Amino acid sequence: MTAATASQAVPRDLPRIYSIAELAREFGITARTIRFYEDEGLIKPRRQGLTRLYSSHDRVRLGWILRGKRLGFSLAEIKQLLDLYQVDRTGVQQLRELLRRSRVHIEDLERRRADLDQHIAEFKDVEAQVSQELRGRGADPNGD
Amino acid sequence: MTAATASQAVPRDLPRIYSIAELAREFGITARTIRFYEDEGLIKPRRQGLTRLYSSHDRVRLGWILRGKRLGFSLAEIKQLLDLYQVDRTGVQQLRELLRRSRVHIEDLERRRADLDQHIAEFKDVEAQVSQELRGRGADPNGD
DNA sequence: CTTGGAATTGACGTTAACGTAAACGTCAAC
DNA sequence: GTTGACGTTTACGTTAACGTCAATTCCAAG
Repeated sequence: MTAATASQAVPRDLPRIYSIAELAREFGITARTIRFYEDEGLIKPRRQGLTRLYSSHDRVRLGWILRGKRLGFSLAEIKQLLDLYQVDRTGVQQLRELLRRSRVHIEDLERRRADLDQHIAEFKDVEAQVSQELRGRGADPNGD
Repeated sequence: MTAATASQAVPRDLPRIYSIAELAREFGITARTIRFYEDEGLIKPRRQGLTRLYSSHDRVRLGWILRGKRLGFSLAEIKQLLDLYQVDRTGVQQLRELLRRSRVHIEDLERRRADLDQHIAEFKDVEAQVSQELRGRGADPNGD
């Protein structure tokens, strides 16, 4: 391990600049979607004239947004969560509030996780039963 | 444990009949929503004249639908999943197909779970950092 | 008998999250 | 100089998932 990477726990990707089409391709969405997220205040890329220029930070942020979407959060909720950690952390009162909200959100996420685990368990159950049934009929569950 | 419950691994609730308003209250939704789900073919309650009568089975099914929604599935997806296990399981080919789809779905769910775990980890990280910061300032993170 | 509470069926309204199309600017390539 | 790839804004269209409201029925209570 080099000295450069030794001080860097998470491997950052080189700080590039991305076009809107580039990000759209990478994340499998359209440019329209990215502009829409900007309208909604979720990302604020630099501009060079009218053209949008996205930093690595913007890219990470976009990835975060999309993961939130995959988890079923609305854009409004995602915006709140993003804003949450953007606020000033100078005062003790603000830190307490941030802590409180974080905990609330974690509880929500863990409820979701319980739902998800239950869902997975049920489907695995079905898988097991069907496999069993197939074996009972002398068929290989993994065969074609 | 009594003989009655001993043979019953999962405690079934007594087979009652529910009104639409009753179910709506219980699940925190409106009757309109339940009727809408029926229009979409997600539930098919009995009828007594025009009035809908819901069985315990219908109730479980409704709960399942709502859990699916909490997980971010669309009604169309939920319908597919419900229909999936409704199909006939007599033929080996059908069993194989069911098994295949189950596995595909389980993979999807486990991807979601990975997303969710990552999300949770990040927020716990924030919680830890903020707690640390508060302690550094001589404030109790759990105090008021 | 009528009054009130719960149910029903339309039918139209609404919000979120984009899609789609029109009209235009910019720049490098041919 | 025009063609084509990429970018822009403005604006209207669309789908999902209900909300809302009107008009009606059914039934038990007073």
